[in-house]
Amino acid sequence: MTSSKHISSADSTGSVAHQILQIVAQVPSGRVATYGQIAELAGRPRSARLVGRVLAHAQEYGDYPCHRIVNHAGRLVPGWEEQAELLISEGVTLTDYADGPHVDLRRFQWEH
DNA sequence: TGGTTGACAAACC
DNA sequence: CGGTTTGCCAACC
Repeated sequence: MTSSKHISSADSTGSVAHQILQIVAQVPSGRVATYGQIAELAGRPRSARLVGRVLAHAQEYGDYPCHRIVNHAGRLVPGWEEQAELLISEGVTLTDYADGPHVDLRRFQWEH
């Protein structure tokens, strides 16, 4: 044990990514979470940007509900229109703004 | 080895 | 109330 830190699955860049994705996978349908929230639950409250990086490549790690992640303002991922449809199909209500659709975090933010 | 970049966030003005 | 600046941390060039 002094060095039981085997390489196994905690060596490559997937280490942090996998940890973050494990949290993402816990977000229930019909709810959304923010990047900062995921980062905090992953034990990295200051790594909100890393969550975004990981999610951008999430499909390379596996199948995760990355569409349930929005920013602190409830805005969806820029350039990903399908995300809105995915959320709506889960029962999440979106509000249209000039910048794009927003999620009402007061109602739909996931509470762990 | 060092500087730039990003699916962010909080502080600031 | 809204645009701008600073901080963060790992990946990328």
